[in-house]
Amino acid sequence: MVSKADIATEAVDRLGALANEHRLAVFRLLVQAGPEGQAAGAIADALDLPASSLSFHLAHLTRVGLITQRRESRSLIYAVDFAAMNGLVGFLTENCCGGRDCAPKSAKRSRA
Amino acid sequence: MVSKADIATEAVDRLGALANEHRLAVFRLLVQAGPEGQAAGAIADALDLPASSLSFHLAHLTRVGLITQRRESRSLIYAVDFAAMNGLVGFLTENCCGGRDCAPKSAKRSRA
DNA sequence: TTCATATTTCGATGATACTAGAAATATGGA
DNA sequence: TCCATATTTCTAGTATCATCGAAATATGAA
Repeated sequence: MVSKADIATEAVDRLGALANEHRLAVFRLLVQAGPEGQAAGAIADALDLPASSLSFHLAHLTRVGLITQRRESRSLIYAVDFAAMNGLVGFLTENCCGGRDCAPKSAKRSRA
Repeated sequence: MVSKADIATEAVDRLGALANEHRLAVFRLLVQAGPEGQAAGAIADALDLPASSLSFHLAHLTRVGLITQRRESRSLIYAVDFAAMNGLVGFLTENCCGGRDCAPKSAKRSRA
């Protein structure tokens, strides 16, 4: 069983993972990439990050469960775990918005 | 005008503010307290934190705009800025969920 | 004024996090 | 087997963050 405290700890960890310029950029890029995901090299190119720095951030996001990793030949493909992100947004909505409609209308769907 | 980059930076700052055990606990307590807010001393008692440590965390949350401060006689009252929290959840929903219904049904309202 | 309460600011310390080059590992092709 | 590609792990240096006692500030009451 997962205790309430564990859930809060998990939320803290995941918030911390997103609370970084580069990791948030990586995550947003992977959201756009969808379930297919994107190879580490492609991400490094897109965001102009040194490979070792990117690897550090990818490991962080993976460790907290926000993204997944799979190998495809020589490449390692990273993809968003949408269920995990659902969980995080759900936690914030339930615990940090006090039933005050925290996912506003304007956020309803505005895909590019 | 507020640029897209600024909005992302603001999101990073606010995520970072919530990405700490004590600050998240403070924030959740203030959500429960509602618009009335709660005095620093009462928060310190409730969460069993040294005054100076709490003050540090309250300052952080205030700096990023997630809570507000007002004086009431000798007490400083802190309260959640629900609009700011709306904005953060909206940002996550719009940018980090890819239209994949990130505020799930189960989060619709389950007040204690 | 003087005192008590409420809270912050200061300061020093320890802990974590970020960065990025260099070396190591994994995979596939010639 | 040997080489190139893709990526990670190692390492060390720097920077940022958290903690909390002590001192300072603000407010109100006697």
